[in-house]
Amino acid sequence: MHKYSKQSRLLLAVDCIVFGFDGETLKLLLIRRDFEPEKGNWSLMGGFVQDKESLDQAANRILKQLTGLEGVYLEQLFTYGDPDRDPMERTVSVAYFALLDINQYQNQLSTDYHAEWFPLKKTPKLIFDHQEMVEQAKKRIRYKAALHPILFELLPSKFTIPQLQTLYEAVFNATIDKRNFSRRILATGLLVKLAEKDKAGSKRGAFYYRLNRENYYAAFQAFMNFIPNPDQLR
Amino acid sequence: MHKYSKQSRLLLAVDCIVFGFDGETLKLLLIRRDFEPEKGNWSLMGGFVQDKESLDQAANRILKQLTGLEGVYLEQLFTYGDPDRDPMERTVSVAYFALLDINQYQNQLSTDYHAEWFPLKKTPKLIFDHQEMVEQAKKRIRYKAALHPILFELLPSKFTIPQLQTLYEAVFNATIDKRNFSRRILATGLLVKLAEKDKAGSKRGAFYYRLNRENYYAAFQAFMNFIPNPDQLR
DNA sequence: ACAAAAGTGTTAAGTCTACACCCATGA
DNA sequence: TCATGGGTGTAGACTTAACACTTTTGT
Repeated sequence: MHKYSKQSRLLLAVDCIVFGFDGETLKLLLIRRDFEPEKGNWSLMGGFVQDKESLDQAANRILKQLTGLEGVYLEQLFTYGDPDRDPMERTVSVAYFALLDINQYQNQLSTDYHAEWFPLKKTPKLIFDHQEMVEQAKKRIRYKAALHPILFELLPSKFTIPQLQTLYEAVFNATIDKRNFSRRILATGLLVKLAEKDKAGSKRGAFYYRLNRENYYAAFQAFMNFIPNPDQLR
Repeated sequence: MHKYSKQSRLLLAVDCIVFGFDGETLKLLLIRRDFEPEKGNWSLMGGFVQDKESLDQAANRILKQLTGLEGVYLEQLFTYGDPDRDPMERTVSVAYFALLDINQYQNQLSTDYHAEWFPLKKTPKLIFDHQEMVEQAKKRIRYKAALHPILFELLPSKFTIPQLQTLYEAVFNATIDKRNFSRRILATGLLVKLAEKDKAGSKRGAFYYRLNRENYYAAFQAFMNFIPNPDQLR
């Protein structure tokens, strides 16, 4: 089995940073760790990479095992390898982040699992270097969202422009002029207006839109420049 | 030693993708692998992560061991974990990329090591998934260079604006109008004009500039928008 | 004197920002 | 009828892109 005979082997983990949006607030999904060390403390969804699985497969499996979530947007973030990051035994961790619409997945999540959503601004203390992972994921998402339409992964398939704006404002922690926002977002050609209105947010109601999937995949690869003041992006 | 008793451990490698610029051409540093499998074939600078070193430390150590290079810009890129990527034994690899000025480091590199520079457009076939790593590194550098002044890492401490432009054109595989380029680059406030001229490139000679280090570190964190046609950046 | 690269300015088009009012509806 | 959030247009400032000629100097 060990062909590179003199090399030492180590544990490889995957940790998933799961972001969700419920139409109002950006949230982070956490679980209480169920083994030592740090048993019972708040943690990202983590687990060890198995013999014959790729990192992407491991991330998807771990997410499914711990939360029931399947088919969500998942992207590799960064690999953390400080020798002391896990005090029990050296473990290198490949971090992934996930983006999803909380409402769509609330059934999948529900009862069987003990994961909990926390508003991003009110997260508890996390184990090991998980807080650092979260910070880096936030930075990466901002970075990417400034250039790619990645934030649609956080929305339901039907959404309103005010919802979309709320999301952008939450991610960038900024306020955006709604006239400029809607003009720019419509100019991308990514949105298709539906006949139906969302009456939940206001009396008048706001038109629903859906993504134009064709334009979306093309736009995903391209750059965009959504955010007025790039300084906020780091 | 093995506290998480039931988990399997695996080999963790670091591979370094080293980019260099000689004033004219963007190049990639490669070595012939000196152990099986694929012994003798062209490879990135790779090695295994040791017991008590961080990933960054491993990347720096490996780069030094294989090329003598020290103190160069090095950044984590991505982690490759396909179970079959190394046919000998499962090995997950954390890829790093390095940027350096070829001329400055040519002594360090020179005789003792057998690394060779290849023009980026004429690289030989590489082992395993190293070609994929190179492609991803190129993409990442373009991405980052569109927003941050990262390309200065490839230049000597004194450089001319035509050299800088050649570099940007090489990285983005684009041609840029020199009047617009110099206006924009000077507008950043990152360059300090020197009295001396570089007479190598032309009879008239081009003024040398150096980086304004203070502004540089600030600008490094901020976004920029250098490249006229963002579509080329992917 | 000429070839080769450096250096420099202007204009027109396009984009961005700031800003304020009317609309539709449920209570 | 009024309070609430949804929806829309414009003008001025700024930024960008396109473009051509002069300078220097080694041969």
